[in-house]
Amino acid sequence: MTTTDPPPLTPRAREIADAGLELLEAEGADGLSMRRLAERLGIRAPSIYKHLPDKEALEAAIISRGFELQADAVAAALDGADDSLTALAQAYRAFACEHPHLYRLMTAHELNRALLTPGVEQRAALPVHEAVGGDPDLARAAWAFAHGMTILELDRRFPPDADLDAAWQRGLDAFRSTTPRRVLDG
Amino acid sequence: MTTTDPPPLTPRAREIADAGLELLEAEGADGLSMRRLAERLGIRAPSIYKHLPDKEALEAAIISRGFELQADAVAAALDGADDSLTALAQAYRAFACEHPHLYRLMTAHELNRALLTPGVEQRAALPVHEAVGGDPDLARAAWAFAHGMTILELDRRFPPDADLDAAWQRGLDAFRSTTPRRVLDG
DNA sequence: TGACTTAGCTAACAGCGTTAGCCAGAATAG
DNA sequence: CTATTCTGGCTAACGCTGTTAGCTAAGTCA
Repeated sequence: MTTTDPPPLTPRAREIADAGLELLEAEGADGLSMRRLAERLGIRAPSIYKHLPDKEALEAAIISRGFELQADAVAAALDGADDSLTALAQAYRAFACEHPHLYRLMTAHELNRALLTPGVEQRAALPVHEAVGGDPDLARAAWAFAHGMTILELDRRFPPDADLDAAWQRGLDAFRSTTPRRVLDG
Repeated sequence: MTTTDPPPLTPRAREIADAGLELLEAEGADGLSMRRLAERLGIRAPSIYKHLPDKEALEAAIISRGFELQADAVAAALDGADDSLTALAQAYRAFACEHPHLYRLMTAHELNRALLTPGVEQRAALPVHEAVGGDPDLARAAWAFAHGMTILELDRRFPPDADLDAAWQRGLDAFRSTTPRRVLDG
């Protein structure tokens, strides 16, 4: 990693980011404005800039927190599960459905990784790699499937009568029936 | 369909939407503002509202055009292809890479279907259903995989060194090795 | 005590989508 | 041919956005 890590958040910056996460979850991305966040904190919008350089940094702080929450939720679901792929998928989907605005903020844009808490994205991605047996190409394909199912559900892009449980099942079966490449090679 | 179709665009509204598509492709979603679009047309922003009710309708017109372009591109790629699933995937990905801002506008939000040109979304989705043998659950899973791969690539969410061709291949292989449910049932 | 830092403030700027209201010219009705 | 209506521009303005500049009261520390 050649880029330098972002400076860790001050306690006050953490408070602001936590309030921003609350505001985001309560009102969605449109509700997350600097003025509305300031109002929630009992201060005025320009004062936020004493603690965070701009809105992108605020969002990065919220996103970093989101990755932590996601990794925790997935780890808890995986703990003692017999079918790790199914447990992982259910936990991934459940997290997104419980935090739709946060999930969208985490995934639906380009992401300046230099602003993220170091390592937090990798930790959230690790279980997918493990669940498919270590093949990175297969892991990326499975992640793409899971993200696609999730974001299309959140954005209501499937027909209203679509059986999403069945679609998840069909997709997971497909990935299960594929042998990881390292097994073929070794 | 209980909702009424949107009124078809007047010729002038079509011109404005076409200019909007050009502006979007040239400058991205942030560049697509009513004022900048008006400037490109040699008029002032409020005049646009004589032809389109609001920005959402403008975007819906652009999105409808996008679905037509996508359906045409996919149909052309599928014409005479021996491996339809691979051809479909390549065409889907190529369209998105050639029109990244348009693809994002088409997919990355909730979508008020009542504003779309009727049937245009269904036509774009049809080839996926055919390519997987008619199983709607499997088609949705395959679409989710394709969209996930595509949007994560556009948003640079994969590691820079990731072999996306290989990931696509692994995913397509997975879906190919799964038998459509109607075959199991029938 | 004096200097410096912290963390708030107001005022303001440019940009956004959008609305109200005005007006010139074209089309249409009597 | 005239009178009316419709079309499609316009300017001005409103409330919202992120952000900057500059001021100030309070706290910290040599």
